[in-house]
Amino acid sequence: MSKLALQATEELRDAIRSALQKAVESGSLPEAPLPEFSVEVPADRAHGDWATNAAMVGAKGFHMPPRKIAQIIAENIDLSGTYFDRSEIAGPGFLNFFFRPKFYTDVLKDVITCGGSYGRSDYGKKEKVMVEYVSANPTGPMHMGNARGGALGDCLASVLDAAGYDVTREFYVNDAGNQIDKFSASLEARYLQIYLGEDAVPFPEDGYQGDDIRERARQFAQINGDRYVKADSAERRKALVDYTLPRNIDKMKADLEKYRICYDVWFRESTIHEDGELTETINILKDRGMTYEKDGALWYRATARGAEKDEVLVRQNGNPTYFAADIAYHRNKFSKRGFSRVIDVWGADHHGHVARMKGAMDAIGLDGSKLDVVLIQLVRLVRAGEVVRMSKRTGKAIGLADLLDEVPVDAARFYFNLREATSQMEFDLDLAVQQDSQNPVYYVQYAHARICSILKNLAAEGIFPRDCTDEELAQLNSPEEIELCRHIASFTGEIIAAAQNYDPARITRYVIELATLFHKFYNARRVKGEAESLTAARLFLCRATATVLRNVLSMFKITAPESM
RNA sequence: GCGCCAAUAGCUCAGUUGGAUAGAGCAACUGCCUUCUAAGCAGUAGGCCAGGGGUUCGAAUCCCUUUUGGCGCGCCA
Repeated sequence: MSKLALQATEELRDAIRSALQKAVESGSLPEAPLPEFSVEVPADRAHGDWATNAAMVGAKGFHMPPRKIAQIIAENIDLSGTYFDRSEIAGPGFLNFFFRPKFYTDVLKDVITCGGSYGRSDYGKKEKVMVEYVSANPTGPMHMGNARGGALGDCLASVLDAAGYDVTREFYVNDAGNQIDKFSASLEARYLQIYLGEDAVPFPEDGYQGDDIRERARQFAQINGDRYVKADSAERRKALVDYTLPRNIDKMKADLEKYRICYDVWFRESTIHEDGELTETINILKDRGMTYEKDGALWYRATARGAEKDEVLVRQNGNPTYFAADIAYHRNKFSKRGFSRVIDVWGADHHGHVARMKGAMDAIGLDGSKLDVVLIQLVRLVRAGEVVRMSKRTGKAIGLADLLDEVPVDAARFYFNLREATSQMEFDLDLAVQQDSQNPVYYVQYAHARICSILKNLAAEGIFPRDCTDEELAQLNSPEEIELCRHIASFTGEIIAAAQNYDPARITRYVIELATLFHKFYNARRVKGEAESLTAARLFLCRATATVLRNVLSMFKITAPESM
């Protein structure tokens, strides 16, 4: 496990704090509470490796000009034993710090030692976190929103895992409630139409129109014939649903597997209904005085928690609403299964549901702030510069399965993690299948293939990777080499930041930058044909780079080809 | 009408949680392969950070307001 860069930051923070303390004690600074300062990587390389604003934020409390305070901090700071060797005062009062070369050599050795676990940390302290994503209705095929949510949710789960959380991936199967009733009514109509004719059997007004429903009814008819035409409706619908639902779920599983998404848990909504948890949950709300009856329905007092209107829990016809089941489901996640944090990935059209659900968690005595919802904005598919809405083949909206027929999984997973969830994104179908430099996933994979190629060519000459001394690694002092090392060093911190922000897109951008820095190095310096010790040192750097590339790609379940 | 999210280069987007001269990629133009993969690299050009006010040492970032887009406000899920 490597945290050298994080460790270096902490050392620096401590050193600055001690310097301030010391300056106050010695009377160089007046008696005042120590300021809350930050330590960060400056945008401009000339401003050092790390910088602090301590002097500027301290100006008010100490009643002193920032540059004067910076001067005093610089005089009092003790950098011995840290990875920094000098500081500089700059601009309005920034204090800039510079790494010792040893920092870079330690980072590279650390990467090689850790290998596949480089980047992982124990930041999350094994906290039990659930990520629930996709959770598409089993009544029909998955759409583009599911595709984006799938890639994002899955990679978010991986990021949290790498940051040291105990992660469970879950799919919530809506196999109960109203939409299943609609589903069965639609199947029933299609089935009867086969035998009685389309005109004789009206299709339910709010039924599911899709061809997949017709197809399932046809399959069912092939197996069962007209046996259910004369059966009573309830029996017929049950048989149809019992036949169709498992097949639809299997189809979703297969499509998602193709997309390299495997869940730890497929949680069925019906279990909440059957094992009494739904009733239990509603009773909790009743006991807490959060419900009332009106017009024959049971209502939840959402207004008591600041909402604009109350919500129905149990309909006039006795059926519980989706909302009621969802409260019970989330109660199950927290209370029954002990997750201390739950992340739901939803489409942005569900945003109205967020505050309601959090409020409901509070209302049943849990903590709504432990439920985080990542809202996925819409995806616009674009082909040849035009927005694409429908599939040419089916005439229906393009679904996940259609997308994967056209776009390689590597590209799809990478692409959907290029932009953060909160921004609407454009998915360029031409670009995603394009196998050249414009396609970022190829750009990254190409960097990996290049390194493999270097290793192969050197091996053909009898030169193999070996360990290097600090002196040898210290030869990696060109700007291209140092920039590459610096970026490699920041990997662990990037994963933690991505976990904190629920933003796997950060890692995608990180790895593109890593590829860029490697390509720059590759064009400016040579590995083969240098003095033996320099070749060995650069080879060491190449291996470290390849390790990080592989760690990112395998984390996102994208292939890292050895040749292209 | 009320609420949520957004607006940054011609296009697609970053901007490290308030820091130093706002950055990439694409598109345009100019260079670099007899040496490890040119699916690469170097360079030129491109900006009233939607408009206006405020907060402070300092704002693309926080607050208010206007404009423009997307979405939501069911006994649907």
